[in-house]
Amino acid sequence: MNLFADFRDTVAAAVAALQERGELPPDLDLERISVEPPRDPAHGHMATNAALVLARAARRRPMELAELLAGEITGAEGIIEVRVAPPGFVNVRLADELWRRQIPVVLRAGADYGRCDLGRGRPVNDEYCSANPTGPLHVGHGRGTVYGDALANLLDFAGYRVTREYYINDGGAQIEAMARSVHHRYRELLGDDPGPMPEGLYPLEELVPVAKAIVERDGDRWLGRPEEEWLEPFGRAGVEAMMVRIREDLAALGVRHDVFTSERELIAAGRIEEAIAFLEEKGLVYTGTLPPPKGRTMEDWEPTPQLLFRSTAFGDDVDRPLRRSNGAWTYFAADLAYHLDKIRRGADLLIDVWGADHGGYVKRMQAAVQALGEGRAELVVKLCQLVHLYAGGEPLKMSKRAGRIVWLRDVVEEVGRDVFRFIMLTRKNDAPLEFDLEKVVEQSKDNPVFYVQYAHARICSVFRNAEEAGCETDPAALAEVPLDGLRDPAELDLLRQMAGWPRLVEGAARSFEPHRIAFYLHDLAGAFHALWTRGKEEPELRFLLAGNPGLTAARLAMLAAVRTVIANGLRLMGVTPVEEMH
RNA sequence: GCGCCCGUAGCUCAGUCGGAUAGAGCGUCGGCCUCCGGAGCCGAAGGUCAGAGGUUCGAGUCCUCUCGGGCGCGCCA
Repeated sequence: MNLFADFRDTVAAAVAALQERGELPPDLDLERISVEPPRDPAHGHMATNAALVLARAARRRPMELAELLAGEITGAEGIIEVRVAPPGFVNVRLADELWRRQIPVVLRAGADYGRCDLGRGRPVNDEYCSANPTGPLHVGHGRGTVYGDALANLLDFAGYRVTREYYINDGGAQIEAMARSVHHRYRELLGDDPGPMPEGLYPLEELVPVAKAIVERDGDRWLGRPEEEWLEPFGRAGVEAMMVRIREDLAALGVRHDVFTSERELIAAGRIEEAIAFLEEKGLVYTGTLPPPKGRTMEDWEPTPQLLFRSTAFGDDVDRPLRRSNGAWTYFAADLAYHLDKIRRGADLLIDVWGADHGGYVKRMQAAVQALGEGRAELVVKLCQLVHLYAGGEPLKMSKRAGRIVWLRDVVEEVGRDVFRFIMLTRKNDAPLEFDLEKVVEQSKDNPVFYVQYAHARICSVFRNAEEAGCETDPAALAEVPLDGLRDPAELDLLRQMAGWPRLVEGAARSFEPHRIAFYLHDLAGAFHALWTRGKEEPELRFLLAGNPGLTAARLAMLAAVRTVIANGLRLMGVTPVEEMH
């Protein structure tokens, strides 16, 4: 199924054979053996460092060992040349036939080509987006959302059991601020002039309809009433309305979470007390006084005894407060309950996708998961760096205070879901990303998504023509077609790139880096475009050859396979493999 | 002051659990449309991989330090 995995098996078999003959000691660590395509094609199709890695343990010179391995590998099926290169690489050239044979493999697997069992069904909880329900998603939220969603697709494809999760932060002070903001709007609507929106509240227009709905339902009964009466219902109305809006924003991006967990409900169900009791039993909770924060002058600093979690026992810098001085639980305390909840629901790999500004929170949360999961659960935090917005090359500063917020949905509607998602995945998550609204709207060739989609559309176009010419176009039938005619270097290069897809999936999943798909597809599309253009200069390289139905069928099989891989990659990214460009 | 992230071509960035002569797009310069879709292709120029040590057969990749940039640093989330 996977040529790279096959070659790894060949190497492993060679090592085993040498062990059998006493040329190599038993009990070798084979982990570090890698199998990869060499950067320089002159070195062949596959290379292994096995001799270099094993030399020390085997107490032999790498080149000598490489020769031995080469001897074992020589003659293995499909390998037409084995060479040893200093300082001890074994390079291998594969028969063209082996690459061609990937075509029916792809065609039979179809949408499953590249699927693997890296995850072995391991349950993973992927939490992403989780924006505060105090307003719609803005464009900055889009990055982590797309990243988390594509990662979920990728991990699912790699054999994990993925739960896509959204944590609703509906329990804290920011909800009270929103409640007051809604009440402010409520007073405005009823003509009870409250003046300008006070500092610290949310001047969002999106809260006006929330207030309006309350007026329609309850009239003026909350007017002049004390805050403790309306604070909760107003906050709840705000959260509900904003979550409706956020779900719309997510839908516009093509994102669907499996589980929405409410912080408020966790608190109401006493889950914080449960989590803390759990930690208390392990002696990880105590009352103490923290030292003042360093490097920042705090005028109102007073040493206060607080309930603390002993996160330093797990590598954190200081222990972390669980209760505020007013007795309320901290956000961290709720997060303990939440992560314990995720663990109890069965996940042993937790992924949190956060903005880069939460970097300071990573250590304590990992400490918490270690403690709560008793070492069985692992937390991976992926921080997404900022999106730098530009408009025609000019930096665009978002400012909540000035109301200059670029809403995610507006951008998605303007540039399209596909463009937005693809661009968000053209950087690794921990590097900042530049996003130019105008360039992206221009849909110019600066936009790699079109390059890839164009390749897919071109293949579809060939198939439309083939259909008209009466050629066989059914993938199942094309999987049976003789492929010997595919022998041009450009064709074989395309097939080699295509055959790298399963390996790419594994690597991307292993490192939680869906952006690798974007770069892979760009390269694959490039190999295809190059071949296409060759056909313009050399008519015998065209895909549809009126006088040669056999070769035409072989080429259609190749194209169908490439199309399948492009479509599979785009699907993981959540981008549509379009059949036509407009 | 401390912690985390980043520093690769003029610009924006890739670089496979360390692998051989470091790649792509954009920009610049020069070519390719009677013909399956030119939103494409081919070529050229462009690099002390921030700097210095270290580990290794081998370092852009791992470790230490320095410099530069970003984010964060009780009772906000």
